[in-house]
Amino acid sequence: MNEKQYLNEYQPKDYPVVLVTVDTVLFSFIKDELSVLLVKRNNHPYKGHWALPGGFVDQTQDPSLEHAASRNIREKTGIDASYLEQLATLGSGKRDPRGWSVSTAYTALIPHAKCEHFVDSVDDAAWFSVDEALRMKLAFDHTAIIRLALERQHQKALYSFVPVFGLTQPFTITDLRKAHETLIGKPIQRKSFIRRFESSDMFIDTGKVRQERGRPAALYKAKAAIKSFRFVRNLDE
Amino acid sequence: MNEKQYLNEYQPKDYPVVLVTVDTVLFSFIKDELSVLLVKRNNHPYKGHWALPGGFVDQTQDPSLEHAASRNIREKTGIDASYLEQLATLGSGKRDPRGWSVSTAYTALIPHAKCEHFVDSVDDAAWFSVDEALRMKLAFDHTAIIRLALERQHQKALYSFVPVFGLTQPFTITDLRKAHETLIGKPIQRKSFIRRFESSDMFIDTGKVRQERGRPAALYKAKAAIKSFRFVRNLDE
DNA sequence: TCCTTTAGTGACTTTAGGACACTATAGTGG
DNA sequence: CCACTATAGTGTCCTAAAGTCACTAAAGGA
Repeated sequence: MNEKQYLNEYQPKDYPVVLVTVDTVLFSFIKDELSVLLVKRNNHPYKGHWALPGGFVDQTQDPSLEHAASRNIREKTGIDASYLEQLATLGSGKRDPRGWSVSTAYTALIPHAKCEHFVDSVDDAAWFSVDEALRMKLAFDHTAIIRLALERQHQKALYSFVPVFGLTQPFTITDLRKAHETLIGKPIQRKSFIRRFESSDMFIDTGKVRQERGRPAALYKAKAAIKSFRFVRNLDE
Repeated sequence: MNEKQYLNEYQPKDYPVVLVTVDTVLFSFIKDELSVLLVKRNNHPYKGHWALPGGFVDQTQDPSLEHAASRNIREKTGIDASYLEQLATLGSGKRDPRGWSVSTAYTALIPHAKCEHFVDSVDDAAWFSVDEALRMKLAFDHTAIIRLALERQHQKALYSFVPVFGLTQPFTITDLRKAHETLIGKPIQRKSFIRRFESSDMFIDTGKVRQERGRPAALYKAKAAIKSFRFVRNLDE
């Protein structure tokens, strides 16, 4: 049998089906607090429970897994996440009562201001503080997925500037430091952070300043390459 | 409709099927050279091409994705990989001519001596040097998956002792350093490496030595916790 | 005995974060 | 106008850990 014949006769439904979904852990800083976007399920299973935004891959719309993830983000927030990272894939016969299921989890950080209005208009989506979300009984294994995402974001905050994607540009060094501190869960030495900020060469001084209380702070923008920037040395934990 | 009714009437095959596979990038050090295990496909598509060991999730045998990966490793090498890490999941409508397909890639390091005989007996499996494998026209997107695995192993060699899983225990410090050097692709300062080796407290001196040419070298075993050990600072690149 | 080879150590340099006090620049209230 | 407070930003010393490289240690072989 040649390949053409094989493909013509190939019937995938001769084999047991695996359900394929994506789930996204979307973080945002709301009043210096780390928040995660959840969606209320209005279908079985776990009907009425809160869950991570996500769903089945749609072969008519999604050329790739990552597309499925960003489509889900867009549907719930109205924006495209400029930082979207694949976290892990969970697959087992037990995680979904409908059958053997595989879910690829993604995580992203988005600036709250950019999507605040849209999220308010989507009536089954809402932001929860991470502490609160972890105490809730979420659908499927979504609590474990959030923990994985937190761990990943914590690590990234120690050796990269990925947390910058949770800020609206331009931003001050303190804005960025506070974002890191929120993800790490402890304060960072200001001087150390500023040194890393400057030595990284990943930021552009806009020349403008912002002033609230006290001395005005310089406003910066991040360069595009910041997404892949890495320090060789981690901050203290 | 309640949940029970929903589940009874749920027909997954009402939706287009997604093919779910796992692929494993299995590395081993053969004469200080990094090698990767490949398997010759004897079915369409890519019949006759070399590919990564892997295949469809088998719902009758595999309780989880990771189980599917280790089962594939066991089938081709006869051993259980004590270090098996999930790499990434690739999913698109184009990577497999049979349809929309998702593959979760795993990577592992195994000691060559432990599986040499078994692999020789499996006539469609063979070790290739990484350079050679990357020059070959492999099935699906397996060349890209190997590159991902190499990148991951390279990073791990800079901040962990994961490469130890490619060695037969006990081993000398030089054995381990050479493993790291192979993954990083450049020499490491002996003194720096020894300092890290000792400060990590992840090794047990067996009291025995091994001697080839020159002064005998102390033999060590790795502690179980080594899998999750991390340095805060990377080696130079 | 000396040469070669590989293992292991000593000691100085370099890098970069930690700590913390100091100065700078804004608003505010007497 | 002058403290006082708040936040931004700097100067300086300390410390941890890697880089460098020469030295010593212990084996076999000519």
